Amino acid sequence: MLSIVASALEIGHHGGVSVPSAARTARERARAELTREITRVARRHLETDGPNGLSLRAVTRDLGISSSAVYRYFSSRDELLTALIIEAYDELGAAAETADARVRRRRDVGARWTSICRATRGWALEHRHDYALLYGSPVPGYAAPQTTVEPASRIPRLLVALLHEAGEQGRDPGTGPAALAVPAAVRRTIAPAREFMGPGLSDDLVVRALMAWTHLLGAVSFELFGHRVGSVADYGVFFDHEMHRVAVSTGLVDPTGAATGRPDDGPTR
Amino acid sequence: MLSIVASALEIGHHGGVSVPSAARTARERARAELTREITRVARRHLETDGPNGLSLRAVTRDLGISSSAVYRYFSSRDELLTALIIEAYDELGAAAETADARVRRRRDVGARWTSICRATRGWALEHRHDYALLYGSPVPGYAAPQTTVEPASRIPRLLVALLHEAGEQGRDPGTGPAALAVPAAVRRTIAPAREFMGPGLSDDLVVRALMAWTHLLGAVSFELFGHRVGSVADYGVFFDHEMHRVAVSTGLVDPTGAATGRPDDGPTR
DNA sequence: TGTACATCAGTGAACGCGCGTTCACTGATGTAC
DNA sequence: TGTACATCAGTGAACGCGCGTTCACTGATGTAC
Repeated sequence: MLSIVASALEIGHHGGVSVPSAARTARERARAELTREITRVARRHLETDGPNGLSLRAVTRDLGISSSAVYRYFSSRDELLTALIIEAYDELGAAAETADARVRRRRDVGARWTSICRATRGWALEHRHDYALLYGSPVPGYAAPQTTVEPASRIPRLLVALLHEAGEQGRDPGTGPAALAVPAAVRRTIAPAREFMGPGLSDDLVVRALMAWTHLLGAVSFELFGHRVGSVADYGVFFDHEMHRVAVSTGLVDPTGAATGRPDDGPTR
Repeated sequence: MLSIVASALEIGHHGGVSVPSAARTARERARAELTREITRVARRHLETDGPNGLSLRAVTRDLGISSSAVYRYFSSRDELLTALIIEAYDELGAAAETADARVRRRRDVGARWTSICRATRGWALEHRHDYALLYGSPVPGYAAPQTTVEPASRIPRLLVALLHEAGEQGRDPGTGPAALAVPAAVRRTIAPAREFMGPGLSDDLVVRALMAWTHLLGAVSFELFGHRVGSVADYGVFFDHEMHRVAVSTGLVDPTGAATGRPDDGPTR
């Protein structure tokens, strides 16, 4: 009955010497596999029913196990949801990191930004419901635990790297002639962000970075949630242009877009 | 049993002469009242259970009527959902329109933009779940009918008015020295938006306007859905500053913010 | 104004269905000696 | 290597609950003459 697709699994070495490997590994492997099977099926169910409609019983039915068996793996529905969220954040983060890493010219922050944006949108389009779980409406009655914070910050961390690279290249708009004033109250309120981003960035750039991050996900959400239906024909074309402009106003790219970071160096959709 | 709060109700005159007013109105009034009661209670339920968890039976229980009675008013759960969506769009739109109308100096597009943004955020904060229904994750299995389109465009229409006012004041950035190029492919893809906005605006401004709209809702969603938790301390302060910057880059306000549209002329939260 | 008929609102029982979680249990896997 | 025991995975019945929608019905409201 168990429709487990036996797939290669890298179980860690647990770091110790005294691990009775062979034997334990058999049981543990089965456990890890079924755990993955459960989240896999659960994510599929997310697509048709949304997070609220996610039913443990339906998942177990698909897997051919009894409804009570899930409780060996997840102590409650909420815990399963948390696992799905973390998995999705990690996948999205990995997609963005890979996209960034693929850009050869590391100093070309514009190209890296473009690559990250496209990877984000691309993953979101391919995993609409996982994306909605992360950036859509909060699930009623569910509060994401602290464990989701770290995986959620993978893309932001990438962006911080770009900001510092840009800063080192003298591209911090806050230090240039087009700098925008940051009132004291605003400076105070962005203190947590500044903390996260590390020293060396102007207040102006911190604000611009927060806005870039907001705009990136705002644009993806807008498209996915259907709010661009009557106003834009080709979402991909518009997104690329839009993100190019965001890059310009964040100082990652020259307004002319001359040599770097132009959004026309790759497939659009 | 019926816990109907008898509230004043303006039923239209139906336009004709031959309306047997007095009699029909009694029945119709009751109908209109209970209809409103149902949506009112349904919206309250939205707060605790979300759109998927919205239960017709629970609503009727609260109203003290039998579960089958709703079907005299809404032919299905989806139809009730549609009513809620339209109601919410209309409320939000009205809030923004009122906020706009309250600005005395009509030529001060910056002030009007600020006012509209604050009204949008304010309404969203007061009606988090209605907001999520409009701009959060799509409801699985539900497709919003055409009837929601018109009420959804009330704020966009306000913004279009601002754009034209700004254009007439010679504030269209697309016609100035800081104009950004709009590639042909992008120009083509924004045709529907251009259609909606009417003639007289540069391509550059159309793009900026779409981005402003995206950013406005992106910022509100980000805050409401918890994605600013670790990065910004006072959401209202940051939002005001952020929207000021959006206004600047849309040409609604001078970078200096000298005379107009500064976000510090009203309560912040 | 008064009566006969038509319309409509609301009822309550029923259909067929699904859910999360608990619990005592069987049988397989793993461990210590 | 072989046996006795401990751990763990999975079962199936049960608890108590909720859902959307249909349908034949009663009784009130509205209409035409």
